[in-house]
Amino acid sequence: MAAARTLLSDVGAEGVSMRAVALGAGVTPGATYRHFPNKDALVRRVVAEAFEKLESQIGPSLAKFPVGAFERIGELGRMYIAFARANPADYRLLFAPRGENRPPVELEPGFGPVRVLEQCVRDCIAAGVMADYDPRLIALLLWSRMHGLISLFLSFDFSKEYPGLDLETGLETVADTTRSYLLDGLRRR
Amino acid sequence: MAAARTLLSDVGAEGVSMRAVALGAGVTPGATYRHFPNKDALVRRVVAEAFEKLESQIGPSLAKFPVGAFERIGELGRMYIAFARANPADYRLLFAPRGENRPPVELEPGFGPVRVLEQCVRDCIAAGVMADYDPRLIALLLWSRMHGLISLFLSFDFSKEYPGLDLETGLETVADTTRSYLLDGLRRR
DNA sequence: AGATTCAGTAAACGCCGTTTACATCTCAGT
DNA sequence: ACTGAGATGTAAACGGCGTTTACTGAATCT
Repeated sequence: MAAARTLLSDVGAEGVSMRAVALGAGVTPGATYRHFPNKDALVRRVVAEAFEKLESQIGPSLAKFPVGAFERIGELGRMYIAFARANPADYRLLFAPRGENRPPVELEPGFGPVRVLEQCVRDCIAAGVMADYDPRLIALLLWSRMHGLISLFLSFDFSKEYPGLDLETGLETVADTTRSYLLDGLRRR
Repeated sequence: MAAARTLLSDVGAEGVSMRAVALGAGVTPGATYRHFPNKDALVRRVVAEAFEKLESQIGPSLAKFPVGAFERIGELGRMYIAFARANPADYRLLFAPRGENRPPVELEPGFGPVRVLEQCVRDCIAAGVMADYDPRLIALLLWSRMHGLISLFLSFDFSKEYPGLDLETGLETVADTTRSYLLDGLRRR
């Protein structure tokens, strides 16, 4: 798993072959199959571990803001983006659609970050600062915006189309601004 | 290309191998390389053709609504979803991130549907029905929400987590409801 | 008519995920 | 202390993949 982790981080998903992993682990390819039934299982576990690390960081980071504050949602989004930026290969693999080369990881839709997001939304509604729409759908709206933005920025180069959005900070800038548009509209009035 | 189109539609991206395409075209694998420099180029062209078909349908469909009407944005979203549902393999390949097995198709971020979306947003702002935020960012916000929603629904099975959201109509339902949340918030007041 | 280009074939190369047959090495139960 | 079973490893192969190479015949151009 350490060898796979290294390969995934350093050369991306394409570089993770059972042979390369075995070589990195100082072992022949066949030996790998004593520990994982197949490549998918190995990759799933490696990716799942990375996301578990993200989940473990969410609680402490959110504690900086009071329950029911909009800032919690913003903070969650920033953490999500930072993770995707730091571990693009993991992020892509988690959301690699079913039926593709590498099927999705164990984590199901209600996985950690999203469950927390939904709770933040419920708190905001309970605190009376957010319009009381269906919190599950609000969470899905916020999640899809974040995921969509990340996915688009991982897929395309926006620097030509949107000058000023450089690759370094473009994603964060767009995410912050559009988040304020979105959350402003969801404010209770 | 016809053979590749059939394979992509019928068995998905995994089923599209140069050997299978050649077989479908009644030719040996090597012959394919007289027409396409490599597999990526072939897949790109096939996927690009599908999206060009979508683009050609947008104009007529939008003509049903007056310029500057919110309904245009909704209609655009519905067409986008319908396309993704009808051609999931194409949709996934277009947004397959750079560096993955199949790099992104020629269409760049400002590709057809998004350019139209941005124009609709400008029209809404000009008509005075939408808050006058940066239209490019509003378009990006709307696009990322649609793309994120589609991507999530292509990746995960939401029927367990969100009972009532069956696979048949769940995506459309969520898209419609969250769109009303979002556009309501963007309304000028 | 002859040269050149085009489109095709057959076979190979190196990579991949995975399986098989076989060798060890460890260690609990008698 | 011996033994046999399970865990772990190796070497080699299988079939599939994208792609390249050398060669062949037909079509086209001058």
